[in-house]
Amino acid sequence: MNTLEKIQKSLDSFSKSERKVAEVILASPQTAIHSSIAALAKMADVSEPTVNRFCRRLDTKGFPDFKLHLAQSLANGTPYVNRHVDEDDGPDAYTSKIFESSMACLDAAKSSLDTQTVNRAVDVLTQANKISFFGLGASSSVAHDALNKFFRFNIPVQCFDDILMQRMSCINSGEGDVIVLISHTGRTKSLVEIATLARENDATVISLTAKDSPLARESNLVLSMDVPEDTDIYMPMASRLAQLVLVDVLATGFTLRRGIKFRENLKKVKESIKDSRFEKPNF
Amino acid sequence: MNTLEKIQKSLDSFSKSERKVAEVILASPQTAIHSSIAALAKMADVSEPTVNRFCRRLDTKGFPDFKLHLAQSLANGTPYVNRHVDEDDGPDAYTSKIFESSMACLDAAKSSLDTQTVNRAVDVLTQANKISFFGLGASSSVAHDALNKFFRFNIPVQCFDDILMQRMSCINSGEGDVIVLISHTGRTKSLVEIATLARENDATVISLTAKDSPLARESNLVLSMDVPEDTDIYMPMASRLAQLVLVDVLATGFTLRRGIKFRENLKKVKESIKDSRFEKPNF
DNA sequence: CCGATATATGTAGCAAAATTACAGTATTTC
DNA sequence: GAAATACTGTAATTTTGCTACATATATCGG
Repeated sequence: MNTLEKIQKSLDSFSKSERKVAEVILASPQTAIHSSIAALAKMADVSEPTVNRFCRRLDTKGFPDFKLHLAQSLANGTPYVNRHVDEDDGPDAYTSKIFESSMACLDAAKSSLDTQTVNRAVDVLTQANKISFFGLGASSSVAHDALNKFFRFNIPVQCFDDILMQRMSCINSGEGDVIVLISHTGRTKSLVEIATLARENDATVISLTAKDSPLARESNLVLSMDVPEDTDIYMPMASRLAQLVLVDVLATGFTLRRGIKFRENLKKVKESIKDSRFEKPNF
Repeated sequence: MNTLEKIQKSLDSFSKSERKVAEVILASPQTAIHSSIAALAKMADVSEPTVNRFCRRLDTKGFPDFKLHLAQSLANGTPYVNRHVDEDDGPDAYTSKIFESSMACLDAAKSSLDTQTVNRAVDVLTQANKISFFGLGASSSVAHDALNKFFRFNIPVQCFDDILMQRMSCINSGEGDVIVLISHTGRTKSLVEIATLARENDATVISLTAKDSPLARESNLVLSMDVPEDTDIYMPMASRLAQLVLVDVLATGFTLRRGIKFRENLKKVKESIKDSRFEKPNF
């Protein structure tokens, strides 16, 4: 919790002298963080150890540590919290909230991601004969994005967002082929079936989905992320963002694994689409 | 400016030893603020005064003052700096870097976005007879995502990622129709042509693209975001993320504008796809 | 290429700040 | 009202950060 709020809240539990300290700090926190313990003690008209004890009472290691905590809580409000959009939010408010929630979600996703699995996934991908990305509904855009990224590596790669095509492609796959399934919930029936089918054909299945979901159980490798999501009214957006970043991580890992000579390829692809653009003016 | 970014930005202006300090701090700012000057000096393998000088160079009064500033910048806006992936980064390193860069970009995008224009865009969208989302290449996934979101509002909406279809659809559009064009650079020839064509047919053109680009000049409404991007080797990912969030913002604005009765619709759509999923087990 | 100047880095001693131990004072409780 | 407990302050100790100076490294003009 915010340190400043904490002080406010526990005003009652302080002793007489400690409250003096609290009041001085609350009156002017900015001054407080730029003062020494001696200066603060003088302002509150107490002794230095009292200030120190005050800090300890707030679960800090001492005065310097306390100042650090206070400084953090002074820095503009609480930043990346999952703030919900209200009925009566103006454009300014809901824009900020959505951007900030998105960032908060990415943060959560990042820390829940297992990098060991990422590494193994990259391993599998680099050794694949053919890579297929499958997604349905909202997840299909992630699959498309993945196609776009891996296409540039100049390896056989495909993407389907159609149940039938997925099924057909799956039947034709075999050992050495990697199928990447993308589903937020991991409960979309047809994708789970695809996973089973693929494994029966000895293809490797990597899924970007929820932990412990039916799809996860049918996969060889599961890349799961815990993303706080309010799916009630506003759309399941956060998980998609996280998945996109994850795809980027995989593509980056792929590039790194393949080494420098490979990066030349990317430049070539870039050059080749240059002609379809207006040249950037030289200011 | 954010202290952490400041360090990142002025990396070049530091001397050899000072850079060592900078790197140690960037690698783990949280550790840095909880260390003494001696500990930090040891970590960076430099002398204590060097650390002190480093602090002074960043316009702080000294080490404790520097820690305060750093602490604030960690709590405050962006704890995330745009860190580039290195050749020899392990899975752990590049995963963190990509996630953090993504967050930093979203933050930058957020602050460069003009909410007034957002509001007007929402206005236009709510009054549209038909909404079309066009994108090419990487941007097509954003268009698809937009389709997915706006489709649930139960209004005529379409999406094309093919030049011909875009052109054909464009010719059939007229007053009251809104065309949303998505292009990171705003220099893709065919999209610029589409914009011109659409306006000739009295359709309204909203573009999610770069400021002052050819596409921007041909549009009625421009939603531009400044996103720092290293397009050299790794893919133009950040802008897409930002665009996705922006689409989410638009969809949210749309929902809010339409009011509560409308939100019921979303729930209905959600229910209708329930059957295609495995039920979540009740733990 | 060399010496001279400027710049960068480290060492050692010093000043200050924070913490601890201890002692005195107020407060509570029986 | 006395003993116990909790609170607060003084003084000593330790830690921390800073300054002055010395050494090393780099830069530049001749």
